[in-house]
Amino acid sequence: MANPDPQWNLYRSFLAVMSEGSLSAAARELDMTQPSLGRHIRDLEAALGVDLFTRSPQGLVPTDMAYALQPHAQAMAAATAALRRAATAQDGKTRGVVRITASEIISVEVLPPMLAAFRKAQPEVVIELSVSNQTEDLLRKDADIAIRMARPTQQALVTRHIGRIELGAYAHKRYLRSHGRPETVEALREHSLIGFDRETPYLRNLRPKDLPYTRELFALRTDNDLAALAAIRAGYGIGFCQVPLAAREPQLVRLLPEKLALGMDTWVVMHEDMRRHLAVRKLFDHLASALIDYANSP
Amino acid sequence: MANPDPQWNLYRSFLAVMSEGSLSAAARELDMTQPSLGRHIRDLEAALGVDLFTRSPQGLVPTDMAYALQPHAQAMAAATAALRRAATAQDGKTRGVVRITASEIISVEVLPPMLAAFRKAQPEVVIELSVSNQTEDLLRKDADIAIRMARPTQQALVTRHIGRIELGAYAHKRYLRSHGRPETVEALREHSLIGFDRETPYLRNLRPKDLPYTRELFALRTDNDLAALAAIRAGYGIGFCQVPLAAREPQLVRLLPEKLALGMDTWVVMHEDMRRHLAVRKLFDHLASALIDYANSP
DNA sequence: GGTTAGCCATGCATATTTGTATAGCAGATG
DNA sequence: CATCTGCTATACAAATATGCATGGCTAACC
Repeated sequence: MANPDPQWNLYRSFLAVMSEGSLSAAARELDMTQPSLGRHIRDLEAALGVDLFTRSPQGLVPTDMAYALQPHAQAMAAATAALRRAATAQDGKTRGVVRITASEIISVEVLPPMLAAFRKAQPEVVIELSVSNQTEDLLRKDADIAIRMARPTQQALVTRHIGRIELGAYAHKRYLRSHGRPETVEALREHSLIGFDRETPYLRNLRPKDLPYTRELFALRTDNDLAALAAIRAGYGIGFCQVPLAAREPQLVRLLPEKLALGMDTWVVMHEDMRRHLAVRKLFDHLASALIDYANSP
Repeated sequence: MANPDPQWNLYRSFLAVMSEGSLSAAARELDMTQPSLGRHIRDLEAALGVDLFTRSPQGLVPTDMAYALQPHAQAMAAATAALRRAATAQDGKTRGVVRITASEIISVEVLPPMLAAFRKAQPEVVIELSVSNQTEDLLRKDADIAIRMARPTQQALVTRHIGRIELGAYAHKRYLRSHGRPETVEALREHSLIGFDRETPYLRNLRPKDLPYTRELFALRTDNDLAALAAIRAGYGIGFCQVPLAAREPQLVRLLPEKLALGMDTWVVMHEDMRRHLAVRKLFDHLASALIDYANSP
């Protein structure tokens, strides 16, 4: 009869073999030896009653079952990381490790001064910043605090509404000097537009249906928001940019502000399991108020 | 220097001590001995650099830190359980263990025939039914499939919209014979109403603001939906009940159907990590179509 | 107040797990 | 074609974790 509850260590070994591709590499990763890992995998297969790998001289090849089980083991690993971060807290003191996730634009253009100010006030807090445009991190405890453009509905999450961050169409003065300034929406068709490469459902929801803003019209297509912003700054053409962000740069000019205006509703979110972590709570409050100022700044 | 990544087994021991309250009880639970558990806790405290328990002759008293870390360890445990369920799948065959969570009413009054039909068609599938009115189970992998009255927004979840399950006001014929039948909403005030004990945000959203449906008016107050339904059947008075459910019982009479009608939007949800589990997928499909039939049945 | 039942800590023998060393195999390289 | 490098599997010795027995403590109960 297969053991119904394998030692949790076996899952850690399994995950390492999945990520590293071989027993030997996993052994290096975990500071163990290849024979031990081999026995772990054998024991786990016996306990679960399942084949996880087919052995080969090049390494272990995961079976379909192994791929199916991997995300669960990853969830375990994320939980251990979250637990260890939580253990860095100290009651009464604002110290420890806090992990944030945010989009590229926010992480690069908006957060740095906010984090610097927090760090100055709380020099004992270490911040981990996970830059990712994917939104599914928080539930799996891949981060403690997230900045989101979608309303979170899960009860396990503590949320604060930032408001709408406005988006507008911008171009660099240099570009406008040589190409002229469009005075109507239709005139945009004659310009070098900067836009997305692949349209995501989120983007489709964001833009009004009547705008001439489709892939075919773009003279620069990229899904990397930082690259798009850099292209605007470089005078490549006209693209969308967060209004409070562009407001800092006098060289960027907003075009047709009445016609071309979008808004991204924004939230700061934290996992309720981290409510007792004083550093997380304080950074949450700090980010919320700083982002509210940012959203209303122009 | 504290070890940054304790053995995962230590977390399992920690969780057992938290739930059982003492090293000795945890040892019985895990089929180990008290000295081993004691050493595990000591090692974990050393690795995390944190005090987890204060020793006492009555057992171990968790520190605040231990309470803060517990939910993360529970998340790990939930992940192991999900992984083991996933390992019961077999490619090509519809077999294994599937865990469902649903509300009490759905679990007791609606699901049983659906599950029985599925079981008949798929005799190799074992079903675990977790009856709970809380909605936060699926993210933490406490279940594979959930039936929800709130729109799930997480990308990690696979969802299917069932539609609106209608709610109406009902009374037993016996009650109406002796107390008469209310012909206006206002007339309800003279009747024995059955309703909630404590109002939740969900309930507050559900009911229209103009209904005379507040705690003070109720002649039977309970938050247990099954007890409320049983009271309606017993002729205690008038209460809300799912229309397709009441339709099966000729003794129950709907009152003021135009005035008193609510709807609960309903979804079937499953975790994407379980997509490869054939039994989960099939049960998901089965429940979705059966529940759609149910919602539209009256 | 003695007795019982629960708990944790410690010393010591045992059992289990781990690491070391080695053999064998497949593929890349000169 | 010999050589080198990567990998896994196995036998055996060393290290480690476990269980057992015991002692000491508190609280409850007769």
